[in-house]
Amino acid sequence: MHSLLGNLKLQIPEKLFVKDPDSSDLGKRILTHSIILIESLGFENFTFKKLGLEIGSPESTIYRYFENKHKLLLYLTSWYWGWLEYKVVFATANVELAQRQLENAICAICETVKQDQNFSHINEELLQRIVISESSKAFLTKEIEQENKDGFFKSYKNLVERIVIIIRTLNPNYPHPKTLASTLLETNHMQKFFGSHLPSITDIGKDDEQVISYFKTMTLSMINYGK
Amino acid sequence: MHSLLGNLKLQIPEKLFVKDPDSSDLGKRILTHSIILIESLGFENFTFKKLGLEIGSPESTIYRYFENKHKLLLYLTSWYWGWLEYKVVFATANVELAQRQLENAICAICETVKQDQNFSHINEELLQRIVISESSKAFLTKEIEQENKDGFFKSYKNLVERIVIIIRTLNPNYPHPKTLASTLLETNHMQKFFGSHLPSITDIGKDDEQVISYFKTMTLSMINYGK
DNA sequence: GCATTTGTAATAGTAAAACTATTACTTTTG
DNA sequence: CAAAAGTAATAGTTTTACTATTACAAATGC
Repeated sequence: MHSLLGNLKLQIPEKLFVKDPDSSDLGKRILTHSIILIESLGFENFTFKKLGLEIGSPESTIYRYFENKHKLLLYLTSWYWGWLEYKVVFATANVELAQRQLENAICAICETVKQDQNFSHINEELLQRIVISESSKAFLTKEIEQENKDGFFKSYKNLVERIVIIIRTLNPNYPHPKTLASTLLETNHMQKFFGSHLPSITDIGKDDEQVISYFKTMTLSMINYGK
Repeated sequence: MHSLLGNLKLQIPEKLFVKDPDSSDLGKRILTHSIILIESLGFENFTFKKLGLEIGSPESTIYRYFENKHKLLLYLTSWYWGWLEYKVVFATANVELAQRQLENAICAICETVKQDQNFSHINEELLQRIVISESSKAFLTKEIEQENKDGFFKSYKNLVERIVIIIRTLNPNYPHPKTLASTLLETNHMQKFFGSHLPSITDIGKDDEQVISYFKTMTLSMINYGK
């Protein structure tokens, strides 16, 4: 995808930040370097102190933008899901055949990211690795119900809804479109993680084509099963 | 399942503990109460200090059994996967038809646990809830490669292998048996978690029958697709 | 039978992480 | 150009995760 859309800005739930990091240079530096640091250290080992050191500011400054590192992770994952929804919309626009739409959506979801020039301070390639390894930690908490009420998972739910619409077009009687859509998103990441770190429990290697063909078979065989 | 098997002891990777918690009363109390506490507080809020308070021992005593809370979580999840493998083996024993074996395995995997009397100091019902909400945190770390070498994920891999064998019996040419098996295990938990906490992204409610029928359709339609 | 070793647990720490209060400086705006 | 608002640095506190040391009890050896 080229930078046709210029300065596109993604909508992120307001309560996720104290001050919008997209509104200042320092905020953008925080985003850029938090992605680099979380990807390299892992979320557990990542601290605001280390981030402050990286950008040459004290940790207290980072607290001006994000209440804690959990909300920063929620911000980054929300950004990713919003960006992926935009990719899916783009990949399915002007496509007549619903089956073709689904195939294109699967490709958009599963393809390993290369730098997207539309958002220059966000490295989407690194961000995708973070989402694969860390995003589930953002919702597997005791606070999920409250955070859901606060709209923290809106981006994810929007993306699921997009895929559900395509599935419903293909077969309005298929009973589990939401389960299939959320499974698609989660399984894609999980299998990529296993492929990289626990290869003995997956058949999928580093190549995107394998996951894509697995999901095309899965979705189509399930949606049309007993139709 | 009744207590036909008496004092069955599950094999847990040795390096996961400093002293075998199954070898003393105190060790068993640590297991019992860590399950209760992790389930009620969530893994992030769980500390050895709180556990010590619960069992009336100082936290240092718990370090005699487990190096840190991460290894305790790995111990508990290993125990769970070992126990589930034993349930799967039990459910598929003496079943002739491979398709029937797979169906029984799916039921054993997906059914919500009620207390199993074979292991009196472990509350399997609570432990299953822990595995649903917390188990992925045990492998989504930067240390996964080393921990895999140390055998920490042996129980999980054994269980995947059991399911793979059944799938291969059904269709030796199916190209993704491992992916299907690990997806089955992970998706089961994920969909149950979504059903409880983010119901808008799943069609599955609190009833086990729905997940079970989803998986039976999924596995059978995929395994036989284009056969 | 008593000394030695081994097992077990309590006290009292340390280091780092997570987060906050206060102050100072800088920019905006009425 | 003064008041208000925005921004960042210093210097904290509290909590968590983990450790070193000591004390006591049980088992073992000669």
